Amino acid sequence: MNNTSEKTIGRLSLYRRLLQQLQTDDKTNVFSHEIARLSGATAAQVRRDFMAIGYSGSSAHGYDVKQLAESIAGFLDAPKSQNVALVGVGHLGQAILTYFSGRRPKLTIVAAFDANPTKAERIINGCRCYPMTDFTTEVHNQNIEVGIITVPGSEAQSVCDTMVRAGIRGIVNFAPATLQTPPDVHVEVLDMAVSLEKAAYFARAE
Amino acid sequence: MNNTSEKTIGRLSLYRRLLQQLQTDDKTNVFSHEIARLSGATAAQVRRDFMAIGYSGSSAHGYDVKQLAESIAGFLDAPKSQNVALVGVGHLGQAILTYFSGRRPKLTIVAAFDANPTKAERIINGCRCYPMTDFTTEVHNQNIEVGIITVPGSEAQSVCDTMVRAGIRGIVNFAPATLQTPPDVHVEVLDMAVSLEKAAYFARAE
DNA sequence: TAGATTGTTAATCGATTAACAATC
DNA sequence: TAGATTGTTAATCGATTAACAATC
Repeated sequence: MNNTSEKTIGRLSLYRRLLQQLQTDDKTNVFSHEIARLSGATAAQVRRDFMAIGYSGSSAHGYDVKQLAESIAGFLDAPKSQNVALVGVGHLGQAILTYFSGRRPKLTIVAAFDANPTKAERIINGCRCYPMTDFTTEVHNQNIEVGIITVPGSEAQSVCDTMVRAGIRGIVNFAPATLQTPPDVHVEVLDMAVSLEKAAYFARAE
Repeated sequence: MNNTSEKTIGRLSLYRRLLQQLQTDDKTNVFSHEIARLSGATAAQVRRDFMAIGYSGSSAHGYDVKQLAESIAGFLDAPKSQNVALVGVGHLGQAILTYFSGRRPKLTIVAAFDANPTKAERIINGCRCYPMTDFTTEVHNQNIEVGIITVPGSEAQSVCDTMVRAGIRGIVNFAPATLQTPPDVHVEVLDMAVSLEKAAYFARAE
């Protein structure tokens, strides 16, 4: 669609969260260095990221909080809302369903799936659970574009393959497994084991 | 301690996982391009990462799986085991306690904490829960070096400050908040909301 | 105006990639 | 030996940083 870098997309998502806080604080203007301090980015990165989405500030007042938030939303959000499916209704899957329940109106987990049919036919935080055999049908019926994988590592690649065959092009993977996907499928890796090991390493290394 | 890059540390953790799988498959030797394919890294990255930890292969048989696994473990793991504390015994916190239970003997979540005292005095998957008021005491008593934050975003910075004051230098943050820390504290960010937004963006952008 | 901030260009830095010699 | 792989060095690439002009 365009060539905005992956890092910029991630930071824009962070900036939007900060701006929501600033809006509730009735702050109308904000400077790049303020956003930098709150987000961990540098002021130059912040300004470059805003330039990337075509939003300009003024040298007198910095950036208009409300307009900037709308500009980021217009860039990050799809024109109409996007639907998400979660596969693997274990502890972690249920925690994620709870976490995202009603959090973002444009991005909704509309269905959860599990290989174990006894976990289906439940409703968790307003999200209906289906047996995995219904996956492809529901992805098409509910126009699902994004998948979240919270199954054990041994099943992750198989679930991933099913998602890709169903047409999903964006995947968030919590499973401890490296997924093999076609180049047009984007995988976000949230590997808790790797992160914990890194934190432990740097806890004594630094 | 040394200047090995953060990316290399993360990849080494992945490689180790792959090697465990190879060992259970009774594979004794492995080439860099095999590890590359399984891990998503390039063969050159794999070789450079192994050079960084001082392990050499042979041009005839590649790398010895067992020795390589031991070499990575010797590099990533602390001489003695490291203890971890988790703060925030909600759905996500409990899922993480379950996930890490007995998974890695050198890195154990030995205590969980929650601001709500009624959540304390329980034992979840062998991990005892304490009220948050006991945090600093238990960190010192149990020699805890790493912290996991699974509280709501509004409380994350306060929890982080308490961890830093208690001497923790490695933090894994699941909360939707950017933490301000001194430069000698390493924070691993696992931001589910940001990752989901990125996946959704690239699901339509690519 | 003076001073701070934004937008733009050039320089820097780090990691990746490519090229090639050494090895089995 | 021939061929594939490892280890080493140089080139490339992308993002960050620094420098500076433009703006309010």
